[in-house]
Amino acid sequence: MIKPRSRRGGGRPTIADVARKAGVGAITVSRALREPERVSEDLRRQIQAAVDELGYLPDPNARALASARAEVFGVLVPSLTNSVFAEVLRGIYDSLSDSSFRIQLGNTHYSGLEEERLLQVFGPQRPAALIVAGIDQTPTSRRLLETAGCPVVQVMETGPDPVDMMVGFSHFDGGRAATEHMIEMGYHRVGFIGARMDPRSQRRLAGYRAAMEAAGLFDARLVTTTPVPSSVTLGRELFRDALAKAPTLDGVFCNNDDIALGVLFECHRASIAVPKTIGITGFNDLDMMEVAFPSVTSVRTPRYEIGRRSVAMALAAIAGKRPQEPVVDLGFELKRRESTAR
Amino acid sequence: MIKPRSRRGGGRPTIADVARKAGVGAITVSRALREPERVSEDLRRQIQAAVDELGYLPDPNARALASARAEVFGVLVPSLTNSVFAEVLRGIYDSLSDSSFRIQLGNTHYSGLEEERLLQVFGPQRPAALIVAGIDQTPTSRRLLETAGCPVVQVMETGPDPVDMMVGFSHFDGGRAATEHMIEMGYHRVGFIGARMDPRSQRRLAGYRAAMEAAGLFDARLVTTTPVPSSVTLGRELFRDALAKAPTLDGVFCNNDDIALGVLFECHRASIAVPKTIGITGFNDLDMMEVAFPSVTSVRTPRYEIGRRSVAMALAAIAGKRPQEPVVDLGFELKRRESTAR
DNA sequence: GAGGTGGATGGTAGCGCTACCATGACGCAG
DNA sequence: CTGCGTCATGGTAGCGCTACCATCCACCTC
Repeated sequence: MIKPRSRRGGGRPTIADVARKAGVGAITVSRALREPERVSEDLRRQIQAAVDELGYLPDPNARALASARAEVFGVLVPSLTNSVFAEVLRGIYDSLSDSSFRIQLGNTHYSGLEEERLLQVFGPQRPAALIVAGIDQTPTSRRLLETAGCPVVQVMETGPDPVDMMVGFSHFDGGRAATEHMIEMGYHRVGFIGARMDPRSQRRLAGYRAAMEAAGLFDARLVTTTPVPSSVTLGRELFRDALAKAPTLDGVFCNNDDIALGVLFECHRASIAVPKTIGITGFNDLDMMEVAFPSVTSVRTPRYEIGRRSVAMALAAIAGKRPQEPVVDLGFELKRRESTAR
Repeated sequence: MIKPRSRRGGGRPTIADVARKAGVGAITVSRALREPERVSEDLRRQIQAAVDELGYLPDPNARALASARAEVFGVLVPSLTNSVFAEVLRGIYDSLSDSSFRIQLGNTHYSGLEEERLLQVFGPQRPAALIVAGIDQTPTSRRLLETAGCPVVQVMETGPDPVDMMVGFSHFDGGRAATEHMIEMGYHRVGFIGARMDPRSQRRLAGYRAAMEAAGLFDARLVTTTPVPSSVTLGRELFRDALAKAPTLDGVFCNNDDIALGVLFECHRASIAVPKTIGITGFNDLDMMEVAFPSVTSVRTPRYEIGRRSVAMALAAIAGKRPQEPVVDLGFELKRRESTAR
């Protein structure tokens, strides 16, 4: 006889089917799956056998509705193609892959408004945690995060006044360290070249400025920025602009490695000697910077580790074990290479 | 008097609250939101007012449970940091951002087993559509896709026998076109350098081989591959290996642009003239290939467009308007540049 | 031996929404 | 004027799960 299946269910086994087969109550099956230690070993085995035989998989939607909590991490990044965020995402992903949490992705396109919209969309779903890039949320976004009712980790940067938790490093210090290094290596007309100029880039610029001013070398004409999205192509163009504006330029600290690579290629093309005539420093230290010719000095940032750490903190908070220190600074490392070895 | 709120609900307004405020039945609210044309304009306005006033947002979990369909696109890619897939993902994301569909991400790490596991996890959720990279699913994965009960789009490649729909291009043809170009430009000892060697890379290699054989130039010693994940660093190392193995090498067709860049940098470092002594062709045509010095010939692949198209096809299928032709070949374009201009 | 305690198990009542099936009003053909 | 489709609206009954509370059964304490 055919079991009368309801109109909607696709015929998948439900928790009631498992319970029937195992000869226990549905709630015991639910517990055996979620808190095995609260069920006697005997029943646990019986239930597991029934689960295996039926190929039962719990319906995450029903679970989310009943428990008012979805097993979902909402992740908001400003860009999917910027390899910096791709690596953060990879770190998040890898740390979550052997849990039952799913990842729901949001791309803010560097827009505060878009971030607000996405938080509005993510909220009603009651995610288990939210991981958002950056610390410069709009007041609305901040309120949405505060009232989300789940752990929130702001990543990529550290700063005062976290919504909940933070993992990152100081972009200001990174920019300053890179610039100080160049000054130390004998570059005195060091330019800053930056694209996109999101808040993190702004802080790298501030670090650059602080270092230059401390050395009495700051000159506004050395700074070349644009709100246009960053690319290697753009790096080349900005470098040309920078040279036109400040012909005595003897080095550049670039916003990021894409820009630095563009500068490097343009130097090759224009037969400008690196590091002799122009020194180059990048930011992030992508894989290729070490291989480039000449190899390019860059500020190594712990992107993958930021992803992993953010998940670890969120999971701890979910488990009720909030970390003592809600703000974690993972630092950075200046990689000195040929492009600044004058 | 305080309305008695249940233990679980976080106090968010529900559809019943909206219905009460608008003086209609809950089901009418539901309809007004999902199929506005089926509700009279009068009520529609009233309901909208109530929604706005209460700040009502439907609970996606309840919706998914009741309708046995989640507004989620499951997306499976083999890597998050490979910029090729990042761009596909961006295309998918951009095409979905003004719909109410959410994106749930899966990273298969180029593993068929992992892909199976992820499909198992995605299935019970009843996603609205699945987009998976590649056409070489395991039999188990294939069955999971066929029984998913939603549109499925295989992306990045075209081939016979789609599970449902496909968007991509021929990697074999791409590899062949690149190789033929090099032969035409006078390179006769053209090597193949490949890392990772996933199925798509294998087909590029097959295309290379076909072109070399057709010209009577194939020599197994010209082929250098490794299962190790691709990187610029690895490109340099593989190129060294290739040169050691075949000192008369006069050109290389690289598996992808990262490898090509590694080769280019190594040529600079070892003072090997490009394109005179060694010609270089890459694959994918990342932004930087045009800017590199010398600029690098590459096969431009429509990655972003693949993402967009896959979503368009899936949305059409959801709306019941399946495309006539389930397999879409978006082609590729060989970009001839300085690195092969002998 | 009465009463207490704690651990294992189960029943019931939702979670917030939508599928399904009325219901009632209206227009129109006969 | 009757009968019947058509359209807008609503009521009811779940979707598959879990929170909450009750129950039951050792096992103990005094």
